[in-house]
Amino acid sequence: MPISIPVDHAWRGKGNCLNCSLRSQALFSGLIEEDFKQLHQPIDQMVMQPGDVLYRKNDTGRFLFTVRSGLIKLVKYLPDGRQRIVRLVCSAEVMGMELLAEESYRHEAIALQQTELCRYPVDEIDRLSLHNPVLHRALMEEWEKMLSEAEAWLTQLSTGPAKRRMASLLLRLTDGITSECYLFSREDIGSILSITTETASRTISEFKRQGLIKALGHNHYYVDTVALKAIP
Amino acid sequence: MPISIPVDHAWRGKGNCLNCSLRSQALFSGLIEEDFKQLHQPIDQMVMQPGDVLYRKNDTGRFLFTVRSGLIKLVKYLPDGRQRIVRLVCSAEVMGMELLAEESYRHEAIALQQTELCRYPVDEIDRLSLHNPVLHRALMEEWEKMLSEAEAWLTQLSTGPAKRRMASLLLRLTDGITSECYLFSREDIGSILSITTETASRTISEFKRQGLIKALGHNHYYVDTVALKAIP
DNA sequence: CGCATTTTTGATATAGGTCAAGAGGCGTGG
DNA sequence: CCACGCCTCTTGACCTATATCAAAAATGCG
Repeated sequence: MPISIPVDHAWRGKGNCLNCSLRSQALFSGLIEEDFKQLHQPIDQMVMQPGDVLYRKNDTGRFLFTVRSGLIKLVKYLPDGRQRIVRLVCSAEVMGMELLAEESYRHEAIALQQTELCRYPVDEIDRLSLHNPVLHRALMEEWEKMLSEAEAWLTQLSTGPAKRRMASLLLRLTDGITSECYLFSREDIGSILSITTETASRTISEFKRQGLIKALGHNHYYVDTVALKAIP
Repeated sequence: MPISIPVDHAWRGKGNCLNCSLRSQALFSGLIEEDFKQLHQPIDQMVMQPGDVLYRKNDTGRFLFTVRSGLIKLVKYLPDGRQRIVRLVCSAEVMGMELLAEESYRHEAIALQQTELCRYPVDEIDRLSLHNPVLHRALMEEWEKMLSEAEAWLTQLSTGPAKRRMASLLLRLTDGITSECYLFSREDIGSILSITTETASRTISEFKRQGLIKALGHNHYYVDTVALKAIP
């Protein structure tokens, strides 16, 4: 494992929430121009490279983040020191919500791909959400989405035989339009599915042999989504 | 499996939140007399018997619930029809929070023991929390607690060997003072830990033989917490 | 007391873990 | 530009934990 040093965030430029391409899905989607004028601090953006660490467990933090593109893993460490990935944060999803209730982050957040982020000062969110019904509701929906997602993670990615779990992961990572999918290290796959790197590797190899997936490049596959859904 | 019919809730009497014995931990803990006067509807209480169904998935609902005593299981059904228990709700914990973001419940909620509940009209919570900073924060903390708990469920109860998972479950259910624990059916234990009923039964038998737990009555055990924590 | 259900126990099968070796990529430095 | 070395990935052989199938024992209920 290469050692990654937390990037001293190159937060460049102001985000432009009103004209954001993710606007319809993002946390601030319901806010209007008037609301943005009330912000005391700018919304900043940055880009992370694979392996970069955004924050670590117990880091005191003042920002929530939205992923604009790319993929972030949220990692927990088990008593025996092994890592377990408890969530993948992808486009239009929010991380760091724990700061609304606590002062520090609960995970280690590491980029799996090149990732663009926006960051929001948690104080502003807190302040605005107390009187802005739209943001208030957006927060409730965000919490509910995360909780619901956590349960899906449990039932789909951590239950049943390895092939079924791997299929669920692939389906989750596959682009709905092109049926293409970018994978990452076998070790990371293992700590998502609670299987060993060897089993992860074997399962992927078997899927290749059976024609369920076809390599298009390094960790880049074409995925037969219909066939994967049919795996018992 | 006996068929359980949703009880037509015998909601008797008004709850008295200001003098509630759970007050320091409950959702409404921060509210003052003035706030309660603003409630348009009373807070009601009820008692459920083991096997009673509080609500089902997709039921439209207007209430959140707090468990005062007892234990509720929240169940999801897997594609293959088998059940998976995704959360246990015990004393002072809240369920039904999904109604703050959606109109219907996401689980089936079934009592495992005799259980006392309070119910809160979700509209009132929604309305009050938009301007009451204390309740607003209590909600954020409740969401965060549930999410954090969902991750613990994943890492402690769904990862690792069956003995370790069973030990974690027992420790979770054991009363800190008396080291006593009330268990439930092997089938339910299985669908918490993602193991078969047979493995659940065998594991418990082995714990008994090793003196890690001692039967005190029907599904009632004394638990050697120190020894259980030491299981690898 | 007798039947139905749940729990326990046993025998066997198998998926996945473990340990170990080899193959393939990729960056670094000559 | 090539060669070496370091990773990660793959594959193989073996072993163990848990699932599966089946039957007996225990428990609770009418």
